[in-house]
Amino acid sequence: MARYPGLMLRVLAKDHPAMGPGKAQLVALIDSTGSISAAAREIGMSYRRAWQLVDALNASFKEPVVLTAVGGKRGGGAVVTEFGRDLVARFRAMEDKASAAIAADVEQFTKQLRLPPGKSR
Amino acid sequence: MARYPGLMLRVLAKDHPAMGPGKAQLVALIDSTGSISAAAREIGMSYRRAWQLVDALNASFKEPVVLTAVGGKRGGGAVVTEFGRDLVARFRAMEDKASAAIAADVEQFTKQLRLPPGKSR
DNA sequence: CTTCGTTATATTCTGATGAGCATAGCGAAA
DNA sequence: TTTCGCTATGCTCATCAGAATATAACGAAG
Repeated sequence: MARYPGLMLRVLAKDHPAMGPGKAQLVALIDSTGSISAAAREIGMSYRRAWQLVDALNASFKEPVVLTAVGGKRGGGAVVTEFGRDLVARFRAMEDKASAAIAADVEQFTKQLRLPPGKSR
Repeated sequence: MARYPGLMLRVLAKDHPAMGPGKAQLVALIDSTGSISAAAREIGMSYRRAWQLVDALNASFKEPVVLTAVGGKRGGGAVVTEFGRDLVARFRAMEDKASAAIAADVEQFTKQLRLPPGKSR
């Protein structure tokens, strides 16, 4: 899930994570599958949890991130709004920038890590 | 605890956090107080937890981050190694760099957040 | 040799978090 | 009007993290 080795970035809203690697991946998958449940299935996440994340996203931002439709052709579906697509793109761009900005430091860190048996946290 | 508004950075070792804002703060306080328990008290953290974090830090890195002494004058104490001090300094520098690199994006994000009643996650 | 504050652990309790069902409702298409 | 797959949401249970508590050991200082 971490797209960058040795780095995790989160955008916070009043110290609670509003956007992170997990949500970004989920939204991207909803975008490509057109369904919350299909996206959840791909990640191995329960539909429940995926829906909760989507709900949190829509509640966190002024504009909707994912629009859903119930019933009808194929039972319904979900589409990512232009705003949502942009959100994910921008978040990933932020990951890129941050990663590039501290790449050298990260490498130095990882060199000093004891990987073998080392637990963490 | 988040030193940067709207941003949280973590350095991962095999997808487990090896260094983050919390540990950095703890080590810094151990450095200034000379004691794990005193540092824990200041943050309002249980000694147990603080000790666990220190233990994890020492286990994560090849070199020790905090050295401890038991008994003796004032009951013992803990000192941050030069390596540990450097580790914290470098982590904070990374926070600075990353924050600066994406400051504009973060601001745009926060503008689009619904703060009032909005829950998050 | 007693006191004192700290490190170092084990044990237990409890709250939060997510997983896992279960179920209802929906609407296009057959 | 029946079927189908998906959204939507409630409820329970297991699991885990952290808090709280308890104790042991230690060694300088008095």
